[in-house]
Amino acid sequence: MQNRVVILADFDYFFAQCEELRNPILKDKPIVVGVYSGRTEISGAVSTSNYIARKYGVKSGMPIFLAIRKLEGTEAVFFPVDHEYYEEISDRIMQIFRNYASDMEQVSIDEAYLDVTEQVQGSFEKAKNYAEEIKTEVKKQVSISFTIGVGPNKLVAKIACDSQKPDGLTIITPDEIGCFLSPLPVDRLLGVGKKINAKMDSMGIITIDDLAKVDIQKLIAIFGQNLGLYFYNAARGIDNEPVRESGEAGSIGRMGTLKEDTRDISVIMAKIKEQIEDIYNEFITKNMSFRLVGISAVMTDLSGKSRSKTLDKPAKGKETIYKGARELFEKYLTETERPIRRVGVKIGSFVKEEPRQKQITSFFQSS
DNA sequence: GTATGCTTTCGGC
DNA sequence: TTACGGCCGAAAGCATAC
Repeated sequence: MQNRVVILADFDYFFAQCEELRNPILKDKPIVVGVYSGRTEISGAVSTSNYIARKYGVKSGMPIFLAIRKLEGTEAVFFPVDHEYYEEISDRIMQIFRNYASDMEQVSIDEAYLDVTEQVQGSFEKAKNYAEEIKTEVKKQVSISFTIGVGPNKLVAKIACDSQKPDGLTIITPDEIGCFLSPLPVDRLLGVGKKINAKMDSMGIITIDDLAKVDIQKLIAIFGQNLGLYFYNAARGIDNEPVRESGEAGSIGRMGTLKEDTRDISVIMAKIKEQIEDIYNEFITKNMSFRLVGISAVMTDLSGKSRSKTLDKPAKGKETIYKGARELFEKYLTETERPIRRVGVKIGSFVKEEPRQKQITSFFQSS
């Protein structure tokens, strides 16, 4: 079997690049795109910024007031996120990608895997030109730049992509995997979070090379069959996950900031009700049922909590969401005395089956 | 013990 | 002087099943 050739394309500073596209005259100024909560004129957080703004220390997730402070004295421009517009641009690019790949897997609004094995006949030499061709075509049609990582699988393509941004193109051939991965810290691997990183650290495993030196039996003994085997392979750049269009989202949720901090259940539920309307409108198009209702709350000090419950049987009604959310909030309020700043609600664990009409008992009765 | 499912938290974008 | 989003899936922590 020949090599696979997998591309990961990641759009550069996407939201801010979209704003540049809409308003090219701003291209040489710092641009910040943020989510405004509506509490005060400038209350909110930075979603992303262009590289000029980043030079001044602006980072994703930082409070907007801090970004303003860092950009004082510049001609910085601030925008609220316009998700609809970014999605429209993203969709156009994704459509182009589909023409260039046998299989395409959209990971997020600004990221996609492409399996181009057939198109380049398994050749990484050809993949370089091919990747450049895709970049050129997207630039021509949509005027958006992005970074590409190429590897024999998704795992390697992803890490390759991360290694050089923006407008980068990094190709890792099967021969190069060892040298490429060896010196990198283990937490660059999907599946190595803070806890597992700490555990590995205590075992003297710092780099991917360190991980590759641990024998498979030991990995399985420590991390279990699944995870142990996964780490054994990942450290060697082995990953057989196919590139495939991922299905529908696993959950639908909405979150929002309250006008003022509160512990008043009726104020909270008023907000939740609006969010449920929104969730429900999206959910209704799926013709599915949900088995999970969840809430989340962010306290005055910005610490977050969430609660959820799995329903006895799948449901599809708005009322079920409302009742479930109310129950969870009432219970939650008895567990904390702090005021709440933001609230959210979500549904998930979607199932295709209709909610069952018959009880088990009636099945027995009828037979 | 390991696998699995449910729940909460984490973290990337 | 103050001022901090909203999504999602992955990771992690349990409880229970096997």
